[in-house]
Amino acid sequence: MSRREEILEAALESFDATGTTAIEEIRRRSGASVGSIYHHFDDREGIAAALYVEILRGYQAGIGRVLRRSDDAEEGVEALVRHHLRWVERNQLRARFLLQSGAAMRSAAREELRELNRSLEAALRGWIEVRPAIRPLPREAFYAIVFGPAQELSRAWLGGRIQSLRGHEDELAAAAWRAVRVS
Amino acid sequence: MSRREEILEAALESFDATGTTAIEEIRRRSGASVGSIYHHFDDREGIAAALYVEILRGYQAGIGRVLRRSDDAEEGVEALVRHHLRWVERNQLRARFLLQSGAAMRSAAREELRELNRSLEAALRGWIEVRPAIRPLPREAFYAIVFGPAQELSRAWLGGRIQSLRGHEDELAAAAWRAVRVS
Amino acid sequence: MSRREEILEAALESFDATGTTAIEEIRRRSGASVGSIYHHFDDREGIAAALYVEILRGYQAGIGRVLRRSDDAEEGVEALVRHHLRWVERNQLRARFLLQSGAAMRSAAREELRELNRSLEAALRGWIEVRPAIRPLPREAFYAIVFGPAQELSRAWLGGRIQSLRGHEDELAAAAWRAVRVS
Amino acid sequence: MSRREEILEAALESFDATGTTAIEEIRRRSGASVGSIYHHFDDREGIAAALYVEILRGYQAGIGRVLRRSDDAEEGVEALVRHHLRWVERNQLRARFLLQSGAAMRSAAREELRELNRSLEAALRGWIEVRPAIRPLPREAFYAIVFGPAQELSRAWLGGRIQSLRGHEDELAAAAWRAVRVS
DNA sequence: GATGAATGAGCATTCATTCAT
DNA sequence: CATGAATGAATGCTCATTCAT
Repeated sequence: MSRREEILEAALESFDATGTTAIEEIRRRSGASVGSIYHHFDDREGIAAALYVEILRGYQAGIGRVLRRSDDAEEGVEALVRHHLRWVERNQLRARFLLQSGAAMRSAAREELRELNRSLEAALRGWIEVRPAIRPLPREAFYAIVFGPAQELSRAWLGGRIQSLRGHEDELAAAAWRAVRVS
Repeated sequence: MSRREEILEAALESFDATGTTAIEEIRRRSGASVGSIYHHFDDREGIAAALYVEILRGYQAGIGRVLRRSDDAEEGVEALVRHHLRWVERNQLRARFLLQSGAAMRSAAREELRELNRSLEAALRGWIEVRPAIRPLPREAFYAIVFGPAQELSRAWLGGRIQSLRGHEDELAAAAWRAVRVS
Repeated sequence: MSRREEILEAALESFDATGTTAIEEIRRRSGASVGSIYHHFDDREGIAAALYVEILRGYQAGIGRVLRRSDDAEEGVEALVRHHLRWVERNQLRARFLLQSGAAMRSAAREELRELNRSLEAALRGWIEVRPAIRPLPREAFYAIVFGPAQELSRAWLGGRIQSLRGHEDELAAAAWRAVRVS
Repeated sequence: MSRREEILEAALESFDATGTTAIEEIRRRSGASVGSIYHHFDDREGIAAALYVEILRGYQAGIGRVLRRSDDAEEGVEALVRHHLRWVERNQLRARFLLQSGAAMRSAAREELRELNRSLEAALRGWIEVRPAIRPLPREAFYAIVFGPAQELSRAWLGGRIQSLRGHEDELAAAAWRAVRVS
């Protein structure tokens, strides 16, 4: 693992443990000196932005794979929901960072994030458009209806308010399909 | 407005403007001295906790009213979703505070929050149980399915990523009903 | 117990528990309001000064009684040492206050303290002068030689560094007499 | 002088001048920035603890030298008393710090202090044991009897209550010997 | 006599960032 | 590439004291 990666990893752990990414904390956890950290990143926000982008890229890559591998509309919608829940469960720290540092982020790395989101949205739209079994909905509404419940449940799980995520996979997947299918 | 209320109001504005509730900022906005602030609240977290509780209480009171006034299952579920979106739109500052400071909060005022949530959950469960048109679902799943999409859309709206909330009322309300009705 | 006494008592407990006499702490322990405390005393230092004077007066009264009741030189010197140790043991909180807040005190109540010390010194000098079995020593030296060991042991006991005070009574009393007797 | 030493020196002067070791005062006197101070020490208490340990080490080293160079029992006991008084007179600031911040200290650096005291006690005990001219006394009593008077006089001198320390050297030294010698 | 809200100076501490080596 | 000393603004909080009721 390169120094840069060690620092990002330490930032992630730091966020999980303390709720912030303080340089001093990152230093302690990564073993890198303060100077070294600043050699690899512009500033504190730069670390968070790089981490955010890296995590989001990984998450979205998974979504992309799901879309490409799903032919049937119902199967695909349900797979999206399941993938979300499984990803959160398998990437607890990353999920926490993504869900909880979202608002603060949008200033740095704005362009890179925009680009990432644009390409995912395009893929999603393309996949939906050619599947008439899916009710025509504005993009934002479709996104909220399909991912909102899983997202909400993920927050509850990350916050320790519920015990199991996988236990609700079936219900949420089925509900998402009922909500967006035609008829 | 009492000093205590002025301080809470200032904290809310401060959070909206700066993303945090810094004492100095609250002091400036409320006109109260530092000492006075600490006379009314234990510490910074105590202010946030009191504000959180007050806002949540108001939000949940609205939910309670919706339940009491809704007889028909479909009407009720849709009203819950509509109420959520309208409340967020009409209480933009309060909504932002509720949605963005949630994770940090759960340490202070824990007991009071637990109590609030317990009583709302009871009301919600009671309302659902006697309406067989609603699919039997675990409480957490039901909550996530009905409110998740509205919540996700609210976050997007508060973050400036979408322009209109009300414009999606009909779609989200209908989708929620499709997702939880028996049929 | 009058309000004034309750406040002094609370100040003593506060000093014992926290090492200082903070108004807020005194308020909590005494049940008196801040305003009431300031009604009875000029300021924070005034409370400490009044307490110091009251405690010192009690301690010195005991010394005076010992002198008056001791005829024999040896008996008297030993009784002084024993009285010191017993007083500390029976008045742990008061002793702690006397020994640990001494330096800070001398500004307030200066005159009253001077007077108290003057009259005790006079009594002590008078008692010594007419007892030729006691070696002629400068007042300060006599005082240090007789009370110094007991004082040092008291500090150690109050600080938790030794377990028993009474256990050393005989040794310290005898040592004091050997140190100041003629021949 | 290293930054660390400058800070300790400034803390000592600060304590002498104001009775406390306020960071702002240390900053002013040392020329170091706040950040630099906290770079070298954990917190305010850490500075005081380091200073206390350093001073105590110096004082005890002197006691150790006296023991090693004293063969005769009487000479040795008297030399201990004289050394104490001279050390206080020559190290006025350090003595004031040692005598007046003692109680507050024992929380930090506890282990280091314990070790220091242990080794001095061992040396003292060893020296006494092989000198039958010295009365067998419990360690605490011996310590209080020999050093107590000098300590008490030192406090009086540091507090400005008496003019001269050296003027009492002979009397206190002789009194200590009378108090602990066998016969 | 009593109450408690209000004040504001003062204090310890944190933290992002710079820079000489 | 790496190190760690140094900086100083910012921040949460304490505390003695005042004063209107």
